[in-house]
Amino acid sequence: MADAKAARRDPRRELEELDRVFKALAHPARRQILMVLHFRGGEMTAGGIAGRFACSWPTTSRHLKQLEQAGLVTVESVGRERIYRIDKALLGRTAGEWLRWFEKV
Amino acid sequence: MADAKAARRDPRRELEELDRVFKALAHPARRQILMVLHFRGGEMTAGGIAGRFACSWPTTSRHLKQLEQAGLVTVESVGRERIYRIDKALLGRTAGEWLRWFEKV
DNA sequence: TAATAACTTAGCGAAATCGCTAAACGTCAT
DNA sequence: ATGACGTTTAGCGATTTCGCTAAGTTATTA
Repeated sequence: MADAKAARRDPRRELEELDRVFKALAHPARRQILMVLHFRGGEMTAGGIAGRFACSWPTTSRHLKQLEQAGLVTVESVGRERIYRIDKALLGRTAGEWLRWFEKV
Repeated sequence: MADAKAARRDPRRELEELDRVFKALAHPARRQILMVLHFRGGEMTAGGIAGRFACSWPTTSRHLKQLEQAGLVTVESVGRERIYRIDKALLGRTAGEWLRWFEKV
Protein backbone atom coordinates (compact mmCIF):
# COMPACT_ATOMS: atom_id res chain seq x y z
CA MET A 1 0.00 0.00 0.00
CA ALA A 2 1.46 3.25 -1.15
CA ASP A 3 1.32 6.17 1.26
CA ALA A 4 -0.58 8.70 -0.79
CA LYS A 5 0.41 11.68 1.34
CA ALA A 6 4.10 10.88 1.03
CA ALA A 7 3.76 10.26 -2.68
CA ARG A 8 2.29 13.66 -3.20
CA ARG A 9 5.46 15.42 -2.15
CA ASP A 10 8.28 13.17 -3.24
CA PRO A 11 8.49 13.01 -7.03
CA ARG A 12 10.27 9.70 -6.93
CA ARG A 13 7.53 8.07 -4.90
CA GLU A 14 5.03 9.78 -7.11
CA LEU A 15 6.46 8.06 -10.15
CA GLU A 16 6.51 4.71 -8.42
CA GLU A 17 2.90 5.19 -7.42
CA LEU A 18 1.96 6.04 -11.00
CA ASP A 19 3.76 2.95 -12.15
CA ARG A 20 1.97 0.69 -9.69
CA VAL A 21 -1.35 2.18 -10.71
CA PHE A 22 -0.78 1.66 -14.42
CA LYS A 23 0.51 -1.85 -13.82
CA ALA A 24 -2.60 -2.57 -11.77
CA LEU A 25 -4.81 -1.28 -14.59
CA ALA A 26 -3.02 -3.47 -17.12
CA HIS A 27 -5.07 -6.57 -16.37
CA PRO A 28 -8.71 -6.76 -17.50
CA ALA A 29 -9.80 -8.61 -14.38
CA ARG A 30 -8.43 -5.84 -12.19
CA ARG A 31 -10.11 -3.16 -14.24
CA GLN A 32 -13.34 -5.07 -13.94
CA ILE A 33 -12.99 -5.37 -10.20
CA LEU A 34 -12.73 -1.60 -9.98
CA MET A 35 -15.79 -1.22 -12.19
CA VAL A 36 -17.87 -3.63 -10.17
CA LEU A 37 -16.74 -1.96 -6.99
CA HIS A 38 -17.66 1.43 -8.39
CA PHE A 39 -21.11 0.49 -9.65
CA ARG A 40 -22.01 -1.34 -6.48
CA GLY A 41 -21.50 1.67 -4.31
CA GLY A 42 -17.77 1.64 -3.76
CA GLU A 43 -17.41 -1.19 -1.31
CA MET A 44 -17.80 -4.96 -1.29
CA THR A 45 -16.52 -7.99 0.55
CA ALA A 46 -13.83 -10.16 -0.98
CA GLY A 47 -16.38 -12.93 -1.43
CA GLY A 48 -18.86 -10.62 -3.09
CA ILE A 49 -16.21 -9.67 -5.60
CA ALA A 50 -14.80 -13.17 -6.11
CA GLY A 51 -18.28 -14.54 -6.69
CA ARG A 52 -18.68 -12.33 -9.73
CA PHE A 53 -15.58 -13.56 -11.50
CA ALA A 54 -14.80 -16.65 -13.50
CA CYS A 55 -11.33 -17.19 -12.09
CA SER A 56 -10.66 -18.95 -8.81
CA TRP A 57 -11.00 -17.19 -5.52
CA PRO A 58 -7.27 -17.19 -4.76
CA THR A 59 -6.59 -15.63 -8.12
CA THR A 60 -9.07 -12.86 -7.45
CA SER A 61 -7.55 -12.45 -4.03
CA ARG A 62 -4.18 -11.78 -5.58
CA HIS A 63 -5.65 -9.27 -8.00
CA LEU A 64 -7.16 -7.50 -5.01
CA LYS A 65 -3.80 -7.47 -3.32
CA GLN A 66 -2.20 -5.80 -6.31
CA LEU A 67 -4.94 -3.21 -6.39
CA GLU A 68 -4.34 -2.61 -2.71
CA GLN A 69 -0.59 -2.23 -3.19
CA ALA A 70 -1.27 0.32 -5.87
CA GLY A 71 -3.49 2.15 -3.40
CA LEU A 72 -6.54 1.81 -5.62
CA VAL A 73 -8.48 -0.05 -2.95
CA THR A 74 -8.28 -0.22 0.82
CA VAL A 75 -9.30 -3.09 3.04
CA GLU A 76 -10.93 -3.41 6.39
CA SER A 77 -11.39 -6.66 8.25
CA VAL A 78 -14.83 -7.01 9.77
CA GLY A 79 -15.44 -10.29 11.51
CA ARG A 80 -14.32 -12.95 9.13
CA GLU A 81 -14.97 -10.86 6.08
CA ARG A 82 -12.79 -8.31 4.39
CA ILE A 83 -14.34 -5.20 2.98
CA TYR A 84 -12.67 -3.63 -0.04
CA ARG A 85 -13.24 -0.01 -0.86
CA ILE A 86 -12.26 1.77 -4.05
CA ASP A 87 -10.23 4.98 -3.95
CA LYS A 88 -11.54 6.84 -6.96
CA ALA A 89 -9.60 9.97 -6.08
CA LEU A 90 -6.29 8.18 -6.51
CA LEU A 91 -7.36 6.98 -9.91
CA GLY A 92 -7.97 10.56 -10.96
CA ARG A 93 -4.84 12.03 -9.52
CA THR A 94 -2.50 9.41 -10.97
CA ALA A 95 -3.65 7.84 -14.23
CA GLY A 96 -6.26 10.53 -14.83
CA GLU A 97 -3.81 13.36 -14.42
CA TRP A 98 -1.24 11.64 -16.57
CA LEU A 99 -3.75 11.31 -19.39
CA ARG A 100 -4.78 14.91 -19.03
CA TRP A 101 -1.34 15.98 -20.25
CA PHE A 102 -2.40 14.97 -23.72
CA GLU A 103 -5.55 17.03 -23.67
CA LYS A 104 -3.89 20.28 -22.73
CA VAL A 105 -2.46 22.50 -25.47
CA MET B 1 -2.27 -2.12 -35.53
CA ALA B 2 -5.84 -2.05 -34.33
CA ASP B 3 -8.40 -0.77 -36.77
CA ALA B 4 -9.94 2.08 -34.82
CA LYS B 5 -13.00 2.37 -37.01
CA ALA B 6 -13.86 -1.30 -36.62
CA ALA B 7 -13.21 -1.18 -32.92
CA ARG B 8 -15.67 1.62 -32.50
CA ARG B 9 -18.57 -0.56 -33.58
CA ASP B 10 -17.76 -4.05 -32.37
CA PRO B 11 -17.79 -4.21 -28.55
CA ARG B 12 -15.51 -7.21 -28.55
CA ARG B 13 -12.86 -5.45 -30.60
CA GLU B 14 -13.41 -2.41 -28.48
CA LEU B 15 -12.49 -4.37 -25.37
CA GLU B 16 -9.43 -5.84 -27.03
CA GLU B 17 -8.35 -2.38 -28.08
CA LEU B 18 -8.79 -1.09 -24.54
CA ASP B 19 -6.74 -3.98 -23.27
CA ARG B 20 -3.91 -3.34 -25.72
CA VAL B 21 -3.91 0.32 -24.77
CA PHE B 22 -3.73 -0.33 -21.04
CA LYS B 23 -1.06 -2.98 -21.57
CA ALA B 24 0.91 -0.50 -23.62
CA LEU B 25 0.62 2.11 -20.88
CA ALA B 26 1.84 -0.35 -18.27
CA HIS B 27 5.51 0.23 -18.99
CA PRO B 28 7.20 3.48 -17.91
CA ALA B 29 9.37 3.63 -21.03
CA ARG B 30 6.30 3.48 -23.24
CA ARG B 31 4.53 6.16 -21.27
CA GLN B 32 7.61 8.31 -21.58
CA ILE B 33 7.79 7.78 -25.31
CA LEU B 34 4.26 9.09 -25.60
CA MET B 35 5.15 12.07 -23.43
CA VAL B 36 8.25 12.93 -25.45
CA LEU B 37 6.29 12.52 -28.64
CA HIS B 38 3.57 14.79 -27.34
CA PHE B 39 5.86 17.57 -26.12
CA ARG B 40 7.93 17.55 -29.27
CA GLY B 41 4.99 18.31 -31.49
CA GLY B 42 3.47 14.88 -31.97
CA GLU B 43 5.95 13.33 -34.36
CA MET B 44 9.53 12.10 -34.29
CA THR B 45 11.77 9.66 -36.06
CA ALA B 46 12.62 6.34 -34.43
CA GLY B 47 16.18 7.52 -33.95
CA GLY B 48 15.09 10.77 -32.38
CA ILE B 49 13.09 8.81 -29.86
CA ALA B 50 15.66 6.08 -29.25
CA GLY B 51 18.36 8.70 -28.68
CA ARG B 52 16.47 10.05 -25.69
CA PHE B 53 16.30 6.76 -23.86
CA ALA B 54 18.75 4.83 -21.78
CA CYS B 55 17.84 1.41 -23.12
CA SER B 56 19.21 0.00 -26.35
CA TRP B 57 17.80 0.97 -29.68
CA PRO B 58 16.24 -2.45 -30.40
CA THR B 59 14.51 -2.36 -27.05
CA THR B 60 13.02 1.05 -27.81
CA SER B 61 12.06 -0.24 -31.23
CA ARG B 62 10.03 -2.99 -29.64
CA HIS B 63 8.32 -0.56 -27.31
CA LEU B 64 7.37 1.48 -30.36
CA LYS B 65 5.98 -1.61 -31.99
CA GLN B 66 3.76 -2.30 -29.01
CA LEU B 67 2.53 1.27 -29.03
CA GLU B 68 1.79 0.89 -32.71
CA GLN B 69 -0.11 -2.36 -32.18
CA ALA B 70 -2.19 -0.61 -29.57
CA GLY B 71 -2.88 2.09 -32.12
CA LEU B 72 -1.34 4.79 -29.92
CA VAL B 73 1.18 5.71 -32.59
CA THR B 74 1.28 5.38 -36.35
CA VAL B 75 4.35 5.05 -38.54
CA GLU B 76 5.38 6.33 -41.90
CA SER B 77 8.54 5.35 -43.68
CA VAL B 78 10.34 8.29 -45.25
CA GLY B 79 13.58 7.41 -46.95
CA ARG B 80 15.49 5.35 -44.48
CA GLU B 81 13.83 6.87 -41.47
CA ARG B 82 10.57 6.02 -39.81
CA ILE B 83 8.37 8.76 -38.49
CA TYR B 84 6.22 7.97 -35.50
CA ARG B 85 3.13 10.02 -34.75
CA ILE B 86 1.07 9.92 -31.61
CA ASP B 87 -2.69 9.41 -31.73
CA LYS B 88 -3.89 11.45 -28.78
CA ALA B 89 -7.51 10.95 -29.71
CA LEU B 90 -7.26 7.21 -29.19
CA LEU B 91 -5.77 7.75 -25.78
CA GLY B 92 -8.78 9.81 -24.81
CA ARG B 93 -11.42 7.54 -26.23
CA THR B 94 -10.02 4.37 -24.69
CA ALA B 95 -8.16 4.83 -21.42
CA GLY B 96 -9.52 8.33 -20.91
CA GLU B 97 -13.10 7.26 -21.35
CA TRP B 98 -12.63 4.26 -19.12
CA LEU B 99 -11.33 6.48 -16.33
CA ARG B 100 -14.18 8.89 -16.79
CA TRP B 101 -16.60 6.26 -15.53
CA PHE B 102 -15.27 6.86 -12.08
CA GLU B 103 -15.83 10.59 -12.21
CA LYS B 104 -19.48 10.43 -13.22
CA VAL B 105 -22.16 10.11 -10.54
C1' DT C 1 -13.90 -27.74 21.19
C1' DA C 2 -14.78 -29.16 16.82
C1' DA C 3 -16.57 -27.99 12.53
C1' DT C 4 -17.49 -24.50 9.09
C1' DA C 5 -17.13 -20.07 6.74
C1' DA C 6 -14.40 -16.40 4.68
C1' DC C 7 -10.32 -15.48 3.09
C1' DT C 8 -5.18 -15.40 2.21
C1' DT C 9 -0.64 -17.53 1.48
C1' DA C 10 2.40 -21.01 -0.59
C1' DG C 11 3.98 -23.14 -4.31
C1' DC C 12 3.91 -24.84 -9.01
C1' DG C 13 4.06 -24.74 -14.16
C1' DA C 14 3.10 -22.23 -18.38
C1' DA C 15 3.37 -18.14 -20.73
C1' DA C 16 4.49 -13.33 -21.32
C1' DT C 17 7.72 -9.46 -20.75
C1' DC C 18 12.09 -7.08 -20.86
C1' DG C 19 16.67 -6.27 -21.54
C1' DC C 20 20.59 -7.36 -24.32
C1' DT C 21 23.68 -8.53 -28.64
C1' DA C 22 24.08 -10.06 -33.28
C1' DA C 23 22.27 -10.21 -37.66
C1' DA C 24 19.38 -8.59 -41.40
C1' DC C 25 17.09 -5.07 -44.20
C1' DG C 26 16.13 -1.10 -47.15
C1' DT C 27 17.98 3.41 -48.53
C1' DC C 28 21.25 6.73 -49.77
C1' DA C 29 26.03 8.38 -51.07
C1' DT C 30 30.29 7.31 -53.42
C1' DA D 1 28.90 -2.16 -56.47
C1' DT D 2 30.34 -0.91 -51.84
C1' DG D 3 29.78 0.87 -47.74
C1' DA D 4 27.50 3.46 -44.24
C1' DC D 5 23.16 4.86 -42.11
C1' DG D 6 18.65 4.18 -39.85
C1' DT D 7 16.04 0.85 -38.14
C1' DT D 8 13.82 -3.66 -37.34
C1' DT D 9 14.04 -8.74 -36.57
C1' DA D 10 15.88 -12.90 -34.36
C1' DG D 11 17.06 -15.14 -30.56
C1' DC D 12 18.68 -15.70 -25.80
C1' DG D 13 18.43 -15.65 -20.59
C1' DA D 14 16.40 -13.62 -16.52
C1' DT D 15 12.40 -12.11 -14.38
C1' DT D 16 7.53 -11.38 -13.81
C1' DT D 17 2.80 -12.58 -14.34
C1' DC D 18 -1.17 -15.55 -14.20
C1' DG D 19 -3.81 -19.36 -13.58
C1' DC D 20 -4.48 -23.32 -10.68
C1' DT D 21 -4.74 -26.47 -6.25
C1' DA D 22 -3.54 -27.35 -1.58
C1' DA D 23 -2.72 -25.71 2.78
C1' DG D 24 -2.97 -22.27 6.17
C1' DT D 25 -5.38 -18.45 9.28
C1' DT D 26 -8.91 -16.17 11.82
C1' DA D 27 -13.76 -15.69 13.27
C1' DT D 28 -18.17 -17.57 13.96
C1' DT D 29 -21.43 -21.42 14.91
C1' DA D 30 -22.89 -25.80 16.86
